[in-house]
Amino acid sequence: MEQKLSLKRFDVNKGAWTAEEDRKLAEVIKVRGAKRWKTIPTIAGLNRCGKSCRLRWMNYLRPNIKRGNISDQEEDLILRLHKLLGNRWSLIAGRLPGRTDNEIKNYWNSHLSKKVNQKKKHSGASATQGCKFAQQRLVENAKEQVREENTSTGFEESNISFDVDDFFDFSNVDTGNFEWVNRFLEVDEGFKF
DNA sequence: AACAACCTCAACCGCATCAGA
DNA sequence: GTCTGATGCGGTTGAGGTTGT
Repeated sequence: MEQKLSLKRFDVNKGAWTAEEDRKLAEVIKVRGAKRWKTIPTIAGLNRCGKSCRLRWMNYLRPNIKRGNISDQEEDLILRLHKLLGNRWSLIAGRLPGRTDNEIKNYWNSHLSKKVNQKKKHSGASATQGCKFAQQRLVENAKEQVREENTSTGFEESNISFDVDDFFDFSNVDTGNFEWVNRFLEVDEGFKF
């Protein structure tokens, strides 16, 4: 009996969220903010785990979420960013205001991956492969730059840790200026769309 | 109308990373 | 320095919807 009760206590809800659950979650987050996810379900009286609450908030309830069709411009940007960054969905989503990583990942898997594969078949040469070279070259150039700076400041070369996100400046994307994407892709003319 | 095949997307899972004690 | 809990990320799953036969 006791065992049954304790099992029941930890048996959390899974599956689709109800409108009532959404309302409770949004209410608590409004008051306490989107942090300490582990405590949120308890406070909200939800039979969910914190992780599930966080995901629901991030992908669905958060304000300024843009739902519905992905525009041609957005699609183009996703393609270009994916070419540049690979499956780094959160990074790509960060450059598309109002879109979530999950949404972009789903969109890629259901729409764009097919498109890209078809393109590959037609063009023969692997664009992804090409992009890897282009990206690698960019990274190498950047590393070289860091190395030069480090030798002048006396740092050890062996400890270079390079982060693409830190190095590339995405800040102008929010203003709708996608020119920078072309600039990077132009490193190798062959891999432009 | 009935069924199968396919597609979409919300949600889960496991692992990695970060931050604070 | 290391331990632990919280958070973030990408891959995967499965329910529900749509389309084709």
